[in-house]
Amino acid sequence: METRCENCIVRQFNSLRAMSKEELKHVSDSKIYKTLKKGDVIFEEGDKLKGVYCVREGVSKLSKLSANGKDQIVKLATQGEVIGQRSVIADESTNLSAIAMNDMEICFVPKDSILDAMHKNPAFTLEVLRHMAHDLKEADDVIVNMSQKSVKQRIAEAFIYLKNNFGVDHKGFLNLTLSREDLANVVGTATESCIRIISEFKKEGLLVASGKRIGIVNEKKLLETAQGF
Amino acid sequence: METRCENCIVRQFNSLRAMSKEELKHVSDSKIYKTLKKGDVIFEEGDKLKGVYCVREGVSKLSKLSANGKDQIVKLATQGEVIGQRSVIADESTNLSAIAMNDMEICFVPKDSILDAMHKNPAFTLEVLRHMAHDLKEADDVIVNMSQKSVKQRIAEAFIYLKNNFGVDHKGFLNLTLSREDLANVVGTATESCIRIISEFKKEGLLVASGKRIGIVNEKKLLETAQGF
DNA sequence: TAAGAAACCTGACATAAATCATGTTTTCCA
DNA sequence: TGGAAAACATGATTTATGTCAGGTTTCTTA
Repeated sequence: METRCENCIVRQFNSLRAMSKEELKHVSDSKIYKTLKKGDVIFEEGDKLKGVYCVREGVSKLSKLSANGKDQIVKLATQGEVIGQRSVIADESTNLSAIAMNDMEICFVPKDSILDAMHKNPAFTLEVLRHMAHDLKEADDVIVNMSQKSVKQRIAEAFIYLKNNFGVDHKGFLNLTLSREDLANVVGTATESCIRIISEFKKEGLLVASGKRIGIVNEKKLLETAQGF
Repeated sequence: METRCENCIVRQFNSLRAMSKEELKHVSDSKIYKTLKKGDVIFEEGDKLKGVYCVREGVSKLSKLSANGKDQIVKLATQGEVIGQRSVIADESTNLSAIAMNDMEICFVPKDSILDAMHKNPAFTLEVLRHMAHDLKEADDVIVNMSQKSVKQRIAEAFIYLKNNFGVDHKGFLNLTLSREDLANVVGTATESCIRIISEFKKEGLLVASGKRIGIVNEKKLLETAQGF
């Protein structure tokens, strides 16, 4: 397995691609490759991060636990994404926990490597900035959706999001399989409500399920549902 | 009135402070000073921005209108803040509208001035990045609050936010006076629910009102309410 | 300063969604 | 491979919040 950043394909998808050969070499030398099992914790709410994590394989959820035990998933990070950036850049402790949704491969990159590159390479900083601007826009959209859309609309939207971002397999099932509970935590609702609405969607012929796997049957109608008919 | 960026005090509060004298001079020469009346539109959802706006005086709401006519306020931008950055940096059209909450003074800075500086001055880019990282954290927190806290908790929190960010006058009234409708749009609820809860808070001795002006009487208890007792 | 328009307020009612309770199916692993 | 645990499912009930409807007060401006 190739662990040199210079040759790592996932780099193409994140801001590291704006680094010079030299910088990349430095990052590669200082990074630590790790494998994780489903459920493993990458970092927890309140941690002071000593670096960022580049996702090579698998998916991690970024979430925040509330007093009453519910946790809200704010983002799903997948191959090519870098997590923990925000915290490292702002030099604050994280407000989110990162947990592996399935088996993962990640590279830990110490913050110095990142900050050094930022001080020296405007193109790299700018690239990170662009990514963050994009994330911020998405976050704003989520805020609006949370307050203006019904649970049913948000669940419909979540399935479309999953299809667009993680794709489907040869049989048409979503590549990323979330438990009903995780999905509920993404859209911010109770697990039972989530289950109920999925059942409804199955009855209406919008979705099919085979065990945990879910496939979108009628994307057009699902999209209409997400938008409120 | 002083309109040279080099001498503008609001600059101290935003990322422009990381600019060199030269860059600042260039920005100052290319900027356009504007005054706005309450209710004036700075830009609207979907607009392609040709630059950013630096707030010298007054407050602007950044909000998004939904199909059913409700609009969700995502951020209140005040003196020293720069709005429209996200859109300019990511080179996308805005997802938000910006409207003056009261009489305002703003400076429009063309995007080229900003982007030029970013390509040349890593310190400036980094400063912008830090601001954006902070905004992103706040946005994540809002998402979590929206899904995990009750309307009453969110309203209590909003008042504390208003006090911390805009301060109080000599009589203890909040400097920034929001209509009940605007406040409802900040916390994502119906205007009537917002009014009802404010009345409740008044009865419980947490708040006082004199006309539109609102003062926090018992901040400790208000904070406890925000956190769910 | 009078009148019309906003903004504010409150009650009654409707409803989406949470919660509770209980049962079934699937998954896991000893 | 059998038994426990986790995930899924669904009905009954409660609750928070939205909606509608009718007021009053406060602002605005002609």
